[in-house]
Parts: sequence; C-alpha cells; structure tokens
Amino acid sequence: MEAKEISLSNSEWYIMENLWESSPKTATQLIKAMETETGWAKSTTKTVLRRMEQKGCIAYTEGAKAREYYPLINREEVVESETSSFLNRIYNGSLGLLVNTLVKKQDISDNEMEELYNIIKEARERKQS
Amino acid sequence: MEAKEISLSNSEWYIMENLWESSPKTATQLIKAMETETGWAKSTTKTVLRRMEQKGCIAYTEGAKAREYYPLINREEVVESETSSFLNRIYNGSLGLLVNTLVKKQDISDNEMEELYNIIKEARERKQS
DNA sequence: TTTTGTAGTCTACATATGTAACCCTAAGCA
DNA sequence: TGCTTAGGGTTACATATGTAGACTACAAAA
Repeated sequence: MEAKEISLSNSEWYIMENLWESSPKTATQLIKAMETETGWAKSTTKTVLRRMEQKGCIAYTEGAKAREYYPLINREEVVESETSSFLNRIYNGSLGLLVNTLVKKQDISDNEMEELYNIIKEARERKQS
Repeated sequence: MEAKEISLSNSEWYIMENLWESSPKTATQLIKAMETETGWAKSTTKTVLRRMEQKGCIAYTEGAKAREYYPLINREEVVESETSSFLNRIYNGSLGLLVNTLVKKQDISDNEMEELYNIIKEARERKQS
C-alpha cells in the first residue's frame, strides 16, 4: 500500500486549506482569498491553480459563470502522508522521539501537556481494556 | 528570536546525517557512502557538497591529502526548526493535534504508546512539582 | 457604446533541487 | 612508465516552485 506520495508545496497548502474549508470555489474567490492571506497577484493564484490541476490535487466543473474548483484529495490523506514522511526523515519514524525532543526543549505549555496526557492516557486505557 | 530558518533538502539530509554521525570526512569518503546509500554518482555528491558549502551548512579544512568536511550546524537546531515549521504548517502548531491524529489512526504500537505515556507522565509530574 | 470587472490563456523568469558528465592534475601501482 | 585512482573544478540539464505580467473575451454597469 501507500502507492502514491501526496505532497504539497507551501503555496499549494494555502489553496488547499482554503478549498478544504469550503468548496467549491471559483478562481476569483480564491484569488481574493490569496490576495489577503498571502498578497499574491491574481496571476500567481491562477498559475498555482493550474499546476495543482495538472498534479491532480484539484479539479473543477464548469459553473454557470465560472469554474468551480474542488479538492480531489482529502486533508487526512495528505496530513497522514506528510506526517509519516516527516517522522521518518527526522525522527526515524518515532513519535516518541519527537515528543521527547519537544519535552526536553520545554517547548510544551502546561495546557498542551495536560491535553497530551489526557489523549495518551485515554488511548492507552482503551487499548488495554 | 528564531531569525534563521534552517532547512535541508532530501539530498542534503543524506550528507548531513553522515557528517553528524562522524566528522570530519573527506569528499571521497562521502562519495563512497552516498554511492552505497543512494546510488549517487561521484559528481552528484560533489555538487551537493558544494551547494551545502555555499548555503553555509558545512565547511572544510585543508587536510594533508584532501579536504575534511564537517557540519556547521548541529542536528538539534535543524530538527527543531523543521519540527516547528512542520507542526505549524500541518497541525497549526499543535503537537496535541498531531498525536491525536496518529492515535485515532491507530498508528501507534503498544510499545510506542507506553513509551509516550511515560514520557508525558514524567514530564508532567516534573512540571507540577 | 464605452468603461470596467470577471474569466481565462500563455509566457516569463529566478531560484532550488536532483542528478550527472567532462576535464585536469598528482600520486600510486603494475 | 603508462594505467588507475583520488582529489578537485566547471558545466549542464530537467523538473519544481515562487511569483507575476501580457493579452483576449465577455458581460454588466454607466
């Protein structure tokens, strides 16, 4: 399994997050959004859209006035794929290593610590039952 | 803080991991290593080395017979920087979200779960004391 | 009908990245 | 003493990515 490696560039993430949040959207809507979010010129958004289309991560249907873009991949897939490639590359695949590193660096706030603790505690209990 | 964004491409990681493991190393040693690890041709390794030198992540001293390459940045720094940019990009900066996602996907083995539990439990207790 | 906003196409250009061939010199070995 | 190898330099070339201008067509507003 795990045949296709889904991977998005920074620019592509901007667009995708936007479409995942709500779709379909027309080019103009996206252009507006990107302009405020990132300051891109109209043509920049257009270009990125075209490339993403080619890469197969989005598609469109011909709407009444304009094309309606929608995502072809879902967030979870991409997140998963990026996460596992990240963990492998940097932490030898080990989530423990990651968490350990952040813990050591005291990069985790009290709140986050509690949250983490609860997540793990529950998951663990669920497993053991 | 956090002025400089350290970021390594895939190819660069190969070299760096090698140098972090033990350095200095000569070009020839690295070429050999890369050849077995990745199948790169000699000139490929040379090119990547040159680029990394320019980017300032490695440097060399003139050895008796050949240059001795060594890293200019340490693993921790890079790992930190990559981790935070990853978490921000994908999980909105939240480690909890990451862990939660993996937990939900049952992507965490029993061993890893125990490990995580212990890491968090201890860190948490340390904090509260 | 003239201006303007919307939709869409094509082209451009710099930097990054992956990958590698070609070329020269000095030193070691057969 | 000619071939092989190590060490080093230069150039190349495709794809990816960030970023954007130029130009065309059409419909709605003025």
